[in-house]
Amino acid sequence: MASPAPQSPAAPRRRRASPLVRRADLVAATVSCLARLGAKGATGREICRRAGVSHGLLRHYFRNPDNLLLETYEQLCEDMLAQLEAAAMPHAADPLEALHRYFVAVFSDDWAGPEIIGAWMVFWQQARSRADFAAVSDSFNARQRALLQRLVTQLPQRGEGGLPMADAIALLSAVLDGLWIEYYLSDQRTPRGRCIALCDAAVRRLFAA
Amino acid sequence: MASPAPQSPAAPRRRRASPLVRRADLVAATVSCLARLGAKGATGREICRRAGVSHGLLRHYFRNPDNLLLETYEQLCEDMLAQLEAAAMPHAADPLEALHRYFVAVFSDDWAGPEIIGAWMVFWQQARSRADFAAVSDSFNARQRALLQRLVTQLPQRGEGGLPMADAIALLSAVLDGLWIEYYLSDQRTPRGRCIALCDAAVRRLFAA
DNA sequence: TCGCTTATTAGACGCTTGCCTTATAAGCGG
DNA sequence: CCGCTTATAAGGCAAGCGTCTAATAAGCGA
Repeated sequence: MASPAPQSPAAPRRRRASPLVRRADLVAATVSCLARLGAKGATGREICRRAGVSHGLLRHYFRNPDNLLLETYEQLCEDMLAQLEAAAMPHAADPLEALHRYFVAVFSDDWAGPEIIGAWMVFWQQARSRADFAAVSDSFNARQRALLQRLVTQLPQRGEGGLPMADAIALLSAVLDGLWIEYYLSDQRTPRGRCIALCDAAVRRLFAA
Repeated sequence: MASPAPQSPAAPRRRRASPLVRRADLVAATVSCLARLGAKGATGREICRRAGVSHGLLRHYFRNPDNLLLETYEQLCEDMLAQLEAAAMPHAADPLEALHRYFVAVFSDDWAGPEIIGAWMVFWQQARSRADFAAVSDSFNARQRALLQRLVTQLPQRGEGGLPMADAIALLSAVLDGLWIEYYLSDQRTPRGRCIALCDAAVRRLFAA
């Protein structure tokens, strides 16, 4: 009774948090909003609502909702790339195993889970019309492909009859993206295990000796 | 001077049109809006603005903007599927040629041009959260894959060493989708010609004798 | 030529959004 | 223990949206 009557159940969020934590909260809420509600529903106010803070706080940490979106995109790319590297690198001894780990990481719940995957679609959409988003997308794509290339070139050298190396890598990359979309559209139709198995099959087929 | 002073330059759109034409106008404007402005910018009012009609007209033809979106999706799928069939069917004599025509049609400006391609991304996004959009997406996907399968099974029978047929088709389909995304994200990085060439290469590689 | 159907416009209403400004209090340094 | 920084909340404002209603006129049939 002494406390100022917590009338609204979600209101007393008056505890301070370190700026880093709050920023992370808002970024996480943004991802969740994008995944569940799409571009239209991921409004600044809704994001703050989901993060459990007042809508004025967004402006205190980011210039505007668009900026928050961009920063979320950057961080998501950075995190995914780091995890992809971490998954694939410790297996330099067995290139096939390294590639397999890479595939597993790509379809991990951390990036392709139902709470995330929808956000990528929104970012890609932004990348077509906004230069800043396109820059992030380009950089991410280039680094991801470089990593893939590094893994692939460690495969046992194959004969001369196969595809040009550039074509094979482009095709493998396309397979990854395509299966990812497939998985995105319905994780029932093409479950994760099959996606990974198909990636492995593609490697064997595209880089056959 | 006699006419009622056409003060607003875009206002005197008072000419009647057949309902079918107007509906088509609105659908076309919707696609354009989605491609240029994304999900957020494709508001009912903006669509009508771009179609050159007053915003009240939307309600006269569609229950609400969402319904217009869904109908646009349906029609786009229908049109694309029809054109894919038309492109591939008259070449039953040469299966490879039929597949090539199919690829050309997939990357045609009609479906992957800058004025269209962005719309698909929005539809896919909707398909994740809305059942009606998902139904359209599923149906379209199934029919497209059935067509692809029909084309592929006409290839000269290959030996026993290759991939299971289901895997090969799934991979070819993934290659198509993946290259499509690549092309979407930047038609500079992977131009259309290269996409088509890579598809042809994938066919040779996946369905080798 | 007239009148009826209906395609089309114009406007009002309530709601939500993004932006900004002001007021509060949490928690650290002294 | 006090006071300053600043994280946080709250509210006001204009603009835009979706929905709905009422008014207008285009063009066909009689």
